[in-house]
Amino acid sequence: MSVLHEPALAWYADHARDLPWRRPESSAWSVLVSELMLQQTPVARVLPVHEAWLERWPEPAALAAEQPGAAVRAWGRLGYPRRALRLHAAAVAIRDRHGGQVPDDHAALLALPGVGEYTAAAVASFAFGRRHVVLDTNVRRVLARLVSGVELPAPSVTRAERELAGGLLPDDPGTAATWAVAVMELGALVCTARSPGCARCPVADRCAWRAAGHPAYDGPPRRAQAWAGTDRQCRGRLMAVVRDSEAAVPEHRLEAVWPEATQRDRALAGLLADGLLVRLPASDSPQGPLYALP
DNA sequence: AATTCGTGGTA
DNA sequence: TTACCAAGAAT
Repeated sequence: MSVLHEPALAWYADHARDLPWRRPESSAWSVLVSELMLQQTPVARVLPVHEAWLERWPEPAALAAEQPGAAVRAWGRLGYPRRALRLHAAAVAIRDRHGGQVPDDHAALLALPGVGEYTAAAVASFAFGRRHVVLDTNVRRVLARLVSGVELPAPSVTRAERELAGGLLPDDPGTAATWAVAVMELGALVCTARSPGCARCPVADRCAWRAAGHPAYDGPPRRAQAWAGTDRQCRGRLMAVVRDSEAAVPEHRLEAVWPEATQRDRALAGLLADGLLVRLPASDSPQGPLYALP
């Protein structure tokens, strides 16, 4: 074990958070659900939703038996509600193609809706102890600092990063899986984006970025995520109205939360195209068409 | 390859 | 207050 692995693994053994999807008794389904929810969403907001989700749908087949809209409603305000649709579709695929069991190999996981390179590696590694390069935003930042000596990684994953991470991966699958989650945890708790806690870092004495005097980020500027007035804000408002209503919603209630018609119509069309909403026939309502979850 | 896609906490 | 950030995926 190297001068990096030993202190990092020891630190993880002492400081790892007790997260529901990390417990020995937690299922691969619990891990998969957590990974979908954690895509671009902080742990603190995922915790209560994940707990309720596993309580209601303890296995993939239970979710697969529901309408997609049930998943969207239970998703609540986690954001990016297409992930709820994808998780439901993944549950259907697991029921139909994998006998109701979450697949344990990377290729089969990658074929599931909503599962990309990172999530496939994470589930294979964390739920099944397989040896994979798990490259998320935390790992990328830790390796950028520790090894490459820069504050932040490039905007998108590079081949060099993947090779670097692969070169550091322990040979033993079980140790590799622990290493992966340990580096991720280190990035989440110590080597954070805003204020790195070098004083608490188990590998600070080996950190290239620290040795170089913490030089500031010197890469291409990342575009800020615009929000006010965007289609995403509009979509969020529209979805909130339907999600928070038990009954189907008449159009005037959507108009009330976004008066500008052109953008509202565009956002609504997008939500219908994405399958996040359905339009019910106007013949059933004197107020015109109604909108509901699928 | 660059864009799009929610939401809320924090410095 | 504004800007950044959070276990990415799909197109």
